[in-house]
Amino acid sequence: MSKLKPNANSHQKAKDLNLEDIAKEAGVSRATVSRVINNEAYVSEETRQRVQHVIETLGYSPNLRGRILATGRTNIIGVVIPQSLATVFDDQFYFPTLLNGVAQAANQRNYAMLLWIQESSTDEERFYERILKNHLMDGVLLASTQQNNPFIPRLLDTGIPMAMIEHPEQWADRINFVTVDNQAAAVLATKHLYRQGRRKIGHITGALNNIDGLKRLEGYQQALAELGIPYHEEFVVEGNFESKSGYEGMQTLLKAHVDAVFCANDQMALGALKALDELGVRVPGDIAIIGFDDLPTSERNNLTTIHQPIHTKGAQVTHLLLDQIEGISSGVRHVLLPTHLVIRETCGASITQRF
Amino acid sequence: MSKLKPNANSHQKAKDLNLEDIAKEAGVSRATVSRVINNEAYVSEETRQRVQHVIETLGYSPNLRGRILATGRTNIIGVVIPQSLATVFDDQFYFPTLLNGVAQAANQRNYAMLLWIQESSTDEERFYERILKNHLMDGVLLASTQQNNPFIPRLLDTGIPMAMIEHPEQWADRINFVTVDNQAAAVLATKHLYRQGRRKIGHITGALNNIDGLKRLEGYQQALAELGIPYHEEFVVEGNFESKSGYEGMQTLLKAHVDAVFCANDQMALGALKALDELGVRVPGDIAIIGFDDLPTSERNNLTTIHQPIHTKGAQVTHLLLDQIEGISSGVRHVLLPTHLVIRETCGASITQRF
DNA sequence: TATACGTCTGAGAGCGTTCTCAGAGAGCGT
DNA sequence: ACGCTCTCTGAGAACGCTCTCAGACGTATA
Repeated sequence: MSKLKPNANSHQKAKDLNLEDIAKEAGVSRATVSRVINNEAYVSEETRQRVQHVIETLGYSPNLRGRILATGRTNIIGVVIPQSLATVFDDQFYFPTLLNGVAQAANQRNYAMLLWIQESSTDEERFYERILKNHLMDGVLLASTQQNNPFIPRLLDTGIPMAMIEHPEQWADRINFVTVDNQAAAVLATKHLYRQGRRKIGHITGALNNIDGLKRLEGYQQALAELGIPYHEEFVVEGNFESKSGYEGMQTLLKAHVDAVFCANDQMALGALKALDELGVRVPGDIAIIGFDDLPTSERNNLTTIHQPIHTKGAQVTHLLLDQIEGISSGVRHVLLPTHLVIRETCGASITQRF
Repeated sequence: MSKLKPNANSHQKAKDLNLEDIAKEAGVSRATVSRVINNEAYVSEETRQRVQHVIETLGYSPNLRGRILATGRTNIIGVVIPQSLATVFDDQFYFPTLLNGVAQAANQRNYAMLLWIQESSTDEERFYERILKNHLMDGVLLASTQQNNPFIPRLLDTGIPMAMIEHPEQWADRINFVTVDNQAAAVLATKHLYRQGRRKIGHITGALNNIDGLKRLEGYQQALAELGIPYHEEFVVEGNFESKSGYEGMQTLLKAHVDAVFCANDQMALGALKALDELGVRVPGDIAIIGFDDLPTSERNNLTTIHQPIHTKGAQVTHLLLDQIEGISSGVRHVLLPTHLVIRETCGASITQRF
């Protein structure tokens, strides 16, 4: 070796090797080393071997910062979690699972994930200024279920590739997204209660400024219509996805003498179950309950619910985004993931119906 | 304006402005613009104003990629969540809360957060190769409670600034960390049960290859010793932090006729409560239960528990790391955050004791 | 033999900043 | 008038990579 690794014994700031060092050592040019590293064609097998060998013995790996500047690509995607979601939701299951899905897909395709949790309103501005305008990220994943999120058009204006984890509402024709067929799932849930012989089916809605909440309500209404059951206003209580609103909503619905309740998510269903438990109402004897999400807790509570593939959702939306970034796909793509009913005990289905 | 913003009407790829553009427009050099942007001294007020004005009217903001290469700093910190934690834990509250804390502190100090969830074992290698060796991050936050995590010495070897969210065990003298005084908290919990008149106090441990689990067990033992109560082996069951192990552990402890149980976390305490509920054992009448963590669910279940400031933990450890990165602090720093007892109903404390 | 084409390689520009250095000019004391 | 210091500014190198271009060489084709 004609060149010593500088400061090889200094623990603190061993100057990193760069392309030039490898080039010199291997007796080739920087360009050739670059070609070897990026697995490009037009390098003779002999040269490739020699360069590879030098790279390995010296333990070189390319400096991402230089590459980023040269290529204009960072291989980083941003995941933005708006304030509303970060603080309001008490469902602590959704995001970790979603992020796991995103991480898996991103890792697989050699991207890293920049997580941006907007805790305060100034965070949004900071994100916009610092990160977005300056192209630190190749694309953005936005988790938003809030209606008319002003962040969306802003993001669109920058022209940065983006995809959403929920339905983007009025911007749907311009944005890739993955979501679950909320309405169909709600129809499924409601009809399942009907099939158990229930006729006075109530509904505790999710937050109605939220597309998921809205779609689930519409599904409930659609099911009733298709079943020929009249819609009773007093059978519907507006909740907000938090368990407390399920707890209180259930107390209201009891006065309307429902015999079944479809809750727009499991958190509220658990709240409802707690209310029923405290009042000594039997489940599913007196009232059948069905939720939405299939949280881990729901299994422990034997709650019948709609399962949605959250992990898959995260992975899929990431692939959508990366396809767009890498120019693999053209045009906007939408994915509607299927849900399925998980029958446990709170709906009153008999064992035979369960299998 | 002598120069038009190029492609100002093209939505797709409006070429970004750079320092040069601003410099030309303001009739100064690149260096001066850079000085203005970075708020350096030695720029005349008049020049500063003029440059600032051009920057604002043209809507320029500096390209981070260029800056990153020039400064060698990315203003990105990495948060690594090892596989063991991402998949094993069913406690879905801890991480989101922790991340919120990290995000808050990082945002505040103008850093972004790169989240690295190690789902598969190859992810660790990839992290090491791609991200770490290439200095894409200025520092790393490691969440690990696993004993003898081989990742730690590896990370130390790279010399990258790092901090840990749990106790780093044998590397404690070389690593910044923030944790909670698990042992003291466990003493507190155990003695609280004693003060309620309980004498046959059991313990369902956490995973014992985990420093938190270990420290809580030691705290339990210390309390017994200080209270002069002999240690009964059959009063201690090994759990793994998951609710199921609490559920099963409780069944075992019932056979040992304990009259109180300190569970090493709330998940297990909830599992224990479920077991007791199913068997018709009264809480706190027959058996008192105390947990650890203070999850949101715990409040709903009236579980007495130890509260630990998770959000603060995330924020503090981030400040520790950033201080190290920015050279504000010298030497290794450790922070032990205080916990406190949250008295609810499952411990049998009377109202007066609660306030 | 002349031409064409495919393979391989190196020189050097370019990405957008920061940072060092040198120099111009102003103000001041001697 | 001179030297000195202090403020302000610009030129240009540096960061570490990619990518284009041109040229050298070898082989196949006319």
